[in-house]
Amino acid sequence: MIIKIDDDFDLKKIADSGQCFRFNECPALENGNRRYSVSSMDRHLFITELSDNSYEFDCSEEEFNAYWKAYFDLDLNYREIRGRIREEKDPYLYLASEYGQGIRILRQDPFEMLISFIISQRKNIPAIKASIEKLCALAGDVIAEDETIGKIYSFPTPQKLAALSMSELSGCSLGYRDKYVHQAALDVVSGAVDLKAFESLDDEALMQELLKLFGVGVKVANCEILFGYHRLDAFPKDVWINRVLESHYQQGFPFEDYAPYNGIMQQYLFFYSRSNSQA
DNA sequence: AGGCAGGTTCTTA
DNA sequence: TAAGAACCTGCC
Repeated sequence: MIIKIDDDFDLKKIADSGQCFRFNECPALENGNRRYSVSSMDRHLFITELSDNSYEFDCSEEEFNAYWKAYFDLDLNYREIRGRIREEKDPYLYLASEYGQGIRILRQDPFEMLISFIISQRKNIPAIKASIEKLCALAGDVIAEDETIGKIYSFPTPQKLAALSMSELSGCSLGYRDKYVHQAALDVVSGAVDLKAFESLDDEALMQELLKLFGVGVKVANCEILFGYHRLDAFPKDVWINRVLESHYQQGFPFEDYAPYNGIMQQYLFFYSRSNSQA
């Protein structure tokens, strides 16, 4: 189906924003339009950018309304939230938000996010993607196939992941994180960790539960809260954000100005700081 | 070649 | 309770 999206919506920036690891730009099409491959749990979607803020979603209207609309958080007005940033009061965030216009916080699956961010520690984004790709090929099912990018696999279910041997996990370049991934999968399968039930917890209680998991510290827990549970006020602090806070917010970041959307501001700051130093 | 990358755990005082 | 070392792996 083809849909016009007037709110902030930039697939390239979302793909590069570091919140998702199975969202990639495809090789260029003959007509020059950009095309993206998006995978989430056992679903897959191609999106082609057309002109005039229009997009072709390679799915039925039913599936779009049932899943992808919420996945892209299309019921929330990001332009309005971005508009709350005052240039006079917070010039650095203003700059970052102009640069990151189009970023949205996706509604992703708690289990996929938990495993993904456990893997992410002390890894760069290409390495994270490579590990997750191997994991999906090993324990996922084929959910799509494409001439240009080959087979696309689902994210492993907790059961499939828990069934992998340590040597199979090691083959996914997890390094010392293999035991964390294994234990997290076991905990979810056994019911010791009930990710669904965690939805009813408040932010603080959710944090405390996540910190009980082996291999999950404050940063990974915050990523899970923001990206896995879509609690938009969570503010993960990684090395990039810490550099920004040190150099531009020595008096502290004004969380009270942006609640309950500090997580969106975090994404602008993260995306801006990374693109600056990568150039 | 040695350091570092979206941190966390383990050890030590 | 808090700082410091160790940790897999891949890539400059």
